Amino acid sequence: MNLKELSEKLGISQTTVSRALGGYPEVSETTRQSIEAAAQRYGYFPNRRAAGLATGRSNMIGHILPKSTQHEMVNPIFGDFVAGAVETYSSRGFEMFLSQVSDQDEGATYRRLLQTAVVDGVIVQGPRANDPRIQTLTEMGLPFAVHGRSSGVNVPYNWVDVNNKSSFLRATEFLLDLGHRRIALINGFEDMDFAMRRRNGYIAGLQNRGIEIDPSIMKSQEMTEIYGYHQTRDMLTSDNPPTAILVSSLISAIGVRRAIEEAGLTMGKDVSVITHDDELSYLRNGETVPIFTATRSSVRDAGKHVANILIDQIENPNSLPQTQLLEAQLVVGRSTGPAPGSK
Amino acid sequence: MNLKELSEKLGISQTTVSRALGGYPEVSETTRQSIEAAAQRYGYFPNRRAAGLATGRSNMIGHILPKSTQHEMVNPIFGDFVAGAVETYSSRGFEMFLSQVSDQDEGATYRRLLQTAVVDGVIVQGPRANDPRIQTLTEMGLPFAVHGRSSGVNVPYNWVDVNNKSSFLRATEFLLDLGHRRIALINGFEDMDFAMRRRNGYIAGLQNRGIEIDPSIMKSQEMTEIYGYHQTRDMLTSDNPPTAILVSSLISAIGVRRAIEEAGLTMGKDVSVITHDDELSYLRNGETVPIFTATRSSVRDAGKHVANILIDQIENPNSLPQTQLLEAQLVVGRSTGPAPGSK
DNA sequence: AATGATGCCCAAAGCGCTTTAAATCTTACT
DNA sequence: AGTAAGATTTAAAGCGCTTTGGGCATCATT
Repeated sequence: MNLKELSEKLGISQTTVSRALGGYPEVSETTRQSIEAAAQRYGYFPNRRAAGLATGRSNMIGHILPKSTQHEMVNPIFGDFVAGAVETYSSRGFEMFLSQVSDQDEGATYRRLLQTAVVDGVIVQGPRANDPRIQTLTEMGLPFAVHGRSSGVNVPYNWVDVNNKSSFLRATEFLLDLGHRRIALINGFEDMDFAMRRRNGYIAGLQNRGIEIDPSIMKSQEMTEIYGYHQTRDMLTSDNPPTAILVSSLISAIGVRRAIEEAGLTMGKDVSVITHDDELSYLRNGETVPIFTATRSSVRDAGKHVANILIDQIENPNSLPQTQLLEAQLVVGRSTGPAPGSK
Repeated sequence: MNLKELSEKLGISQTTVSRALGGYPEVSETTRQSIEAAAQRYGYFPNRRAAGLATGRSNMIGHILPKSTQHEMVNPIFGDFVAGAVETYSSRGFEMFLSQVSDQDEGATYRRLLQTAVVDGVIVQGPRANDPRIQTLTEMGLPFAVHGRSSGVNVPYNWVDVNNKSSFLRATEFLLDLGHRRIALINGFEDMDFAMRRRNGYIAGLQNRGIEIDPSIMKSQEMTEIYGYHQTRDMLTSDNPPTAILVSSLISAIGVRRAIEEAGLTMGKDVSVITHDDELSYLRNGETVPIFTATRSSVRDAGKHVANILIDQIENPNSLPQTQLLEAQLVVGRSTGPAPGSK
């Protein structure tokens, strides 16, 4: 059933049927009702491709999955972030488009997405410092919003980010206050902007108290469970093991705990751990009392916010870019305690 | 730049340009080359909406995210499954469409997707026994492929599934051979087809050896870490604790391990554990030697296969449904050992 | 009674592409 | 030279929708 057939069946012009269904005012209430009833009865919905062709809008938001071997974007937070974004999309009449692309072609892909008119805007994930995508997209005029920020980019753009620096600064101070002096950092890849900021927070925390930075206990890699395990095991068997560890991801923190327990030590007593907690739906950090003391910020909420900001931009193309800095909570769990040997 | 402009610039008809770019044979090699060069130079790509309108194809595959409170489809395997599917899509010229929908509207959504001509086919995830979606989609004539199967449905349809029953049968037998007689099952929701099959495998394994089934050590719920932890903790403190546990998900197995260690016991010695391992990219089950003995089958590969089967169906609408039963490996790790007290 | 508003409705153009049917140009063969 | 067959190319018709620019009643205003 298409518009033409429906309008013939009703003996009403396509124009009027289209308007009635589109909610436009220049249709009398009686005809509108009969049209809506008929549409309902025949299960009619406008063909989105045709509508898009006519209006120039697709009501789709693109997400690009870089297909690189190095950084695995299909990480645990991907699912929750997408779930948040999709929730917003569906409530605002949009849908999500996902495409995979080799790393170096990302610019070309955006250009193609714009040229082929398949999305109204895109979400940029995993920004690095001076991320070239922001420049490219700005020049192209394809609406976009970034999950995270990109240090060094000074054109205005839409973004939503957690205050990574202040989170890790506070976490570091919390450990210092507990008497810890040797604090390790198990971070993500430091060309990722969020990881850089976390490191900066950590360093600032130590320096404020005049503690020397030791690169040998600052790790940086993709945040898997195994990675957390390895780094912790290695550090715990070194000459000068840390008494506390700051971890960038709950997944890695699980590996950290495994290494601590395997070494016959107790987390929260012999070694304190603070992790960043994205509040993943299937991997909660404990219940009422968190397993890990954590800097907590829901990645799902971030997804909702980014999506909203992008849709605002699409619906109102001349509006100024919006930004949103989410403050993480520092929640205390059972993985932290006074430094061993401190009075 | 659109087709009209490009063809005017070249002084060649739109027809020929379209054919040259589409790779049709009735274009001379010389004109084809000049057309391709020009398209390249101007960054021309055909507008997909317009092309879709003309051909009736969208080259998009739909995934539906049910938005229910009970079952969380954005589970850890979602990301990897999607990554696998998207890999196939991108190699075969398709893209992914994701939409969220409240549980009860799923039928209506499929109908809408078909009517609005937005996808060429859909992937069905998380099938239950007698899943009504299969019937609906078959009747509608919207191509689809299922990740998993649906017991009780006897129309033919496209599916890819792991042999859940035989995996859990083998795992059970493996534990029995090690002398375990009290084996618990921590399963997913048993209205999910895969969970039902796993339970059947487990039960068959026990019954083959004449061991009585004890419902009090057969658990069924959403497979989170916390769930694995709770169930294990409760069972270990009961009168008649199990000496071995079969777990349906690595995430829950992590919780199982936590409970075992918290009880002061050793996994692989006091309590044996076998988990199903979906080979999640960010949550590997150890390295050369697995942490957990596991029934292993890559969910990412499953995503690739399902996508391929669906695209085959779309490109060849009259072909018969394809099915694929993947056999899981039983890989031995450090979480299993002889039953305590067995000679 | 003539005029201007207002409310409803419609015909037709146009979005950018693919593809059918037909035209033109070559080449091959009598 | 004349013609059929084959190779290229083109004009034009859709695909199904939205939206512009009128048109025709109806109603209130001078």
